[in-house]
Amino acid sequence: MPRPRAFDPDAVLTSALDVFRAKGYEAASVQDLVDATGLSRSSLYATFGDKHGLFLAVLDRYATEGRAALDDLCACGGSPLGAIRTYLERTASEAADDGTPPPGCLLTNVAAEVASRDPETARRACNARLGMTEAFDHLLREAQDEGEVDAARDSTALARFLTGAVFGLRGLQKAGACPETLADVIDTTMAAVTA
Amino acid sequence: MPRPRAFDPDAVLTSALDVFRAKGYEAASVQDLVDATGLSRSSLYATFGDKHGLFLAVLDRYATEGRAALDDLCACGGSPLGAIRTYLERTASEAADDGTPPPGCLLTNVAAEVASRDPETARRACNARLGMTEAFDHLLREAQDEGEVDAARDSTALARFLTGAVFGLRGLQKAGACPETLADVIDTTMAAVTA
DNA sequence: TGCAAATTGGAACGATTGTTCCAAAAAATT
DNA sequence: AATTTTTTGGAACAATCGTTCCAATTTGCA
Repeated sequence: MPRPRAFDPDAVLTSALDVFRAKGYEAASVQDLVDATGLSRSSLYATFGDKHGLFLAVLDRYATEGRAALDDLCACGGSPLGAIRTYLERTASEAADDGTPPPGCLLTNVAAEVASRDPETARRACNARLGMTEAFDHLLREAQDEGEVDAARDSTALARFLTGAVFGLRGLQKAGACPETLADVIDTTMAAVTA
Repeated sequence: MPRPRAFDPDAVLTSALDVFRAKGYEAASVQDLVDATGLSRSSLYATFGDKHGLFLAVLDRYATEGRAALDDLCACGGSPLGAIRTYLERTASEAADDGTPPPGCLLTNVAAEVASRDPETARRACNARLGMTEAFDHLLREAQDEGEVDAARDSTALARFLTGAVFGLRGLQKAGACPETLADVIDTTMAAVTA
């Protein structure tokens, strides 16, 4: 009976993600979002409530995709330690595509900007961090089973350490670190886990 | 001959720092800055040019103080490795004062928000990172001289690793990590350097 | 004490912010 | 084909944004 929407909600979230990643939350105006997504103000507000609602929707989808990517890496079947290194290298290599600095991780960028004021955002950032630590812990236990990591070590502590390393890589990227610097950090981090 | 200023520029920067740290750059309105610093719009614009100029002035003083604190730690005389641990613990303990989340590092917070658009900010963030790595490298060489760290290891790579660890701790804090998590990260990080 | 110079407070600026509202357009069902 | 329901485009909203300007005030020097 009703007239169907003329837009793909998923594509809208993707476009909005680009805007929020590139400009942050405050600096991203509704006009920017309208231009990027292609849909009108009316549809945007009718679908997501307001700017904050759209932002949370974008954040949720980003977190879901990020967690899925991590789980895929877990289920890849190869060496658990190799999967971890691959994830770190993938995190670091977001910069190398061209000269321009990478947009970075939405959760990291925005956690620093709005999480202190917005409990909803803070909760999502916290969950994303816990999910990452959980995934690392899973991989580390597998690595211990296969003898890649000393079974006597605390996998939880190591998982937290690796989660911190991911945040560290992102922070270094934002501060203009060169690929060699990131490679040094990854090598030292992996050596710390392997040893 | 001229009428002297009725305010202390240094105190103004301190007040403005609190605002920028708590709200970020975009969300900090000039009205917020006027309220916090106590001086009028006229004086603010006459002294710093505009909001961006005030921000850069705040950023410069923050970077200078941060570097000085790091150098003090270098010159403290005790164990170099102990100084590094102290610095990491000090970074992590900013949260534990009360229940409220800490304002965090201005350079980290703001690098993610405005550095991608503002070359001036990006340059300052990059310099702060390099300065920190330099200080760590200095401490690590001392540690190698005193036998605390294996002399065969690359001090530059380790210094980059430690700088990443600092960013990691700040990122974890922003994402709501508990003190135990931060302690695990610090312990693992120090073990990685010592080994 | 009076002149000069600079700071100060506060009103006012246009532009842009996020949001709301309404009429026109379009599709599915009867 | 008519009706109903929903989306859509775009005008309009008040509020706030960063910034500018001017008049009044306050100081130091002659």
